Amino acid sequence: MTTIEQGADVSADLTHQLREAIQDAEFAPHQRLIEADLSERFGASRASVRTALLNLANEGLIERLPNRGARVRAITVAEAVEIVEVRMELESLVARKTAQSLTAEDAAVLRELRGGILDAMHEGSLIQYSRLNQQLDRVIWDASGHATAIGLLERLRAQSARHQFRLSFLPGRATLSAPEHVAIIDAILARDPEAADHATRVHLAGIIAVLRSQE
Amino acid sequence: MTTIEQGADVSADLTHQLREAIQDAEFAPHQRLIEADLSERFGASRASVRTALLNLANEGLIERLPNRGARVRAITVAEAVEIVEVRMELESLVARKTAQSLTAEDAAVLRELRGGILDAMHEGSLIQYSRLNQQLDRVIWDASGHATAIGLLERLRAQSARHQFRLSFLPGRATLSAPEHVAIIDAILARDPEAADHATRVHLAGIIAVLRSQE
DNA sequence: ATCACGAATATCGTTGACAACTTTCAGTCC
DNA sequence: GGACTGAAAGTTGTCAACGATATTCGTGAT
Repeated sequence: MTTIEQGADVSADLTHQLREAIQDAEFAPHQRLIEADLSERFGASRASVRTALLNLANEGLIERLPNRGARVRAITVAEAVEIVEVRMELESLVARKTAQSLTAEDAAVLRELRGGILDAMHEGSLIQYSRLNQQLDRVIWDASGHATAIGLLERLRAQSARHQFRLSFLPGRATLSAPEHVAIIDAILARDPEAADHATRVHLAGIIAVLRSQE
Repeated sequence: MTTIEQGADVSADLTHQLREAIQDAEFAPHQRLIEADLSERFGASRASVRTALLNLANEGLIERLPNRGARVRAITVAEAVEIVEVRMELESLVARKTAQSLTAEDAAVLRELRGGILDAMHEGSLIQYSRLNQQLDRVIWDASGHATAIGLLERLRAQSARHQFRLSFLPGRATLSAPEHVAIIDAILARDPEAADHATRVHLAGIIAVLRSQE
């Protein structure tokens, strides 16, 4: 009665904590994740850790070798490129959908983000810019109403979060990609599905090019 | 040393059995899957059943409500359409990739499948036709070498297996879709990525149309 | 008759212990 | 010294029992 602890749901919580820990690079790629250790560190039972690891394995953030435990999955540049290639297909799909069925509210949100992105670019505030980009993706995704595509995109984003994050802070990257984002927004605001598709592909093609040049 | 029993791996096995049972409609959509029952039926511990259910939930075959158990996920027509929409993007991607990097061996396999599909169509052997189509997809996917897209496609196929299966047996469906499959094969054999992309989209657009007409 | 309440049941979530598997390392033989 | 053997340690996989949560059903009051 004192604290209502609405569905503490230990394992779901643990999944979240572990995911963040991996994405924040607290665990290095290829590092082994030993159930007993995690159990102690997070104060949960080994069974809860186990289900959390199962979840993360299915999200593609870790690898689980039978009888040999789990380790953080290392994403190579080639894999990162593959992920963006798939994102290009899926994001262009949701961009089309959103352009087709844009509501007035979503349009208003997009116009606001448009201004914010331009401001952040001019001010050179990379953190703010990165944050707004994520918000933009989220708005476009949700507005599409395409649950299937959204689910897969979320999974892909989780997998390549670190790569994605690093890219934002490459010198000159923001001033290059901001116009691309604005182009996507404008195409959607114009309710032009083909233009939205094209602008999205152009933007992600740019990301692929940068990824390839990285290594 | 008598029997080497290479890694019996109860839970992995159970995952497989349960997946097949769901896809074969032994469990109806929305049917509750009670851990204790499954445990008895398959002669495994409840913990093993539990991890199997976790796996299937992450594959999207079942839903798990906190503290309320698991049930077979019912895929609505709208969801089935969404799945095919995503497949259209991903399969056209792998078709392009395969057309670009086709090996002589894969080309031979494709030519053989081409003949088999035409034969099955003429003989009206729907089961054989359905089987060959699955083989065809598998060959095109694997030849693409695009692990990321393949992984997502496998997940989607598992989810919509039943819908997909039913479609094959609609009257006249085979004679309509066989030429579409042949067109895909020919485009890939011609090493023409854009044609392969187009043929794939045409084929899946046909499936979407049939799905929509279903209900 | 209907609704609210609470006990009883059904089922899931968690725990600790045990079994099986893998890896490591010391000892032995060549 | 190097390769093989086998024991020991480390780790995961499985199990049965316990505790927590949701659902059902009966009872009584309005």
